[in-house]
Amino acid sequence: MKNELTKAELEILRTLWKLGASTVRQVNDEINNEREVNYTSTLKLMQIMHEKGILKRDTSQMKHVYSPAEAEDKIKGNLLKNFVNTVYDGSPSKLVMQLMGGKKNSKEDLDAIREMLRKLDGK
Amino acid sequence: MKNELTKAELEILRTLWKLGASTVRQVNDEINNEREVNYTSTLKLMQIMHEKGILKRDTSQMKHVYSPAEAEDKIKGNLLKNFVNTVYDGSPSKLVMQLMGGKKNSKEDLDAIREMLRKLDGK
DNA sequence: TCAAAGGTAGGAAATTTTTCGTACGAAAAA
DNA sequence: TTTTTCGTACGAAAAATTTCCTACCTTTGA
Repeated sequence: MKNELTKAELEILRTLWKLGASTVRQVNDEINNEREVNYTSTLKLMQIMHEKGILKRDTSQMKHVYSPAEAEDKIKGNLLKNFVNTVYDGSPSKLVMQLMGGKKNSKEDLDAIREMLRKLDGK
Repeated sequence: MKNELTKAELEILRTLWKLGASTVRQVNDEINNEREVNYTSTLKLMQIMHEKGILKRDTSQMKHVYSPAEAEDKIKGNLLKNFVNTVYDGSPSKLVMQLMGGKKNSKEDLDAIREMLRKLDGK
């Protein structure tokens, strides 16, 4: 299974996470709240994602019901791992430091954070 | 300025972060340690990135010297912000919780982390 | 001096991703 | 029953991204 998602694929997943298992119609309607897309475009994309194994579907009814093939946490974990690898050289603590950047924290906070980061990188 | 980078653009930036300001030749050689790419492909991409304002360059010499137009921290900050928005619904603390997931932490650690997250989201 | 090596620029080809048109079957409504 | 609506499937068009070919200029060294 490949570990990368296109922008449009992520949009579909985000919608399914929001709505839960859904038909193409439901997903397309939701997306069209944000931007205009043709129904068959969404259909096609979800079919491709199914072929790729990103989505599973229930075809027992005429209106197929789609859902992510893997747990939300797992998918997000893969995305995060990939992001940390490509942007922060594989160091999660660098990412957290960037997140904390520009915030004023007490000495105790900083100590706690340092300790947390130590464990984080020691993964 | 647009806030998204393609995969190949990020690869160029990563290389420049690693090498510092460089010629196309230097960047291409470095990338070719990882995968095979034609020199003119790298050249073209860097020219496009220059047009887009992602890279600046010094053309006073024949061998143009390229470097990122903005600070590494700023670029990474934008990437991170975008990532948090699209994957973690704009909540940095959700991201950190995922990072910490699956790790065993003491009660004190957890308290410290909770406090940190509070500040993080209170941004 | 002049061939060889290495540089830039620009256009076009190739690939990947996204969108849509069309055909056709099933369900629902008239 | 017949027509209209709504669904899937499939192929191709369109758009975005990546790669490379060719032309031409400058520097280097034989």
